[in-house]
Amino acid sequence: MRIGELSRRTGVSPRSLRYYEEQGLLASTRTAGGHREYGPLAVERVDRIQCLFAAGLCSATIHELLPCIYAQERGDPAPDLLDNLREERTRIAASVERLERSLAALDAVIDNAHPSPAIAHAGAERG
DNA sequence: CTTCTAACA
DNA sequence: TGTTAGCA
Repeated sequence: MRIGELSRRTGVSPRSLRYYEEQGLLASTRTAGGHREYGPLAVERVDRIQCLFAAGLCSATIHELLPCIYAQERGDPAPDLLDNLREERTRIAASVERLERSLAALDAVIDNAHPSPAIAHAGAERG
């Protein structure tokens, strides 16, 4: 598929997809006309990249990590990278705990709220 | 119309 | 990252 389709299927802008390639995160072949061509696996790969970016990892770390995730690209984490990943893990774990606190706060409000009109209506129709 | 590269009111 | 320019 070309960049437009990959963009639609991942929700990532073509601009960002080209940026990922520039950072060595996403590979592509070229058509005779010089347009980027991606295989079907590119979709999940981009999702993974997005996920890691969202977790706060920088492109450089992601660049080294991806080959280890997709073993086909050959790679076991270098000692240096491993230390880096442990630090990131600690940071992400702390971030998750904070998110869970927010989740709990929202759940408390949601669970105590009155039934919504839509649900009440459905209940009325049901009987 | 879509993509490409390079560069910035 | 968006966006724009000028091509292919």
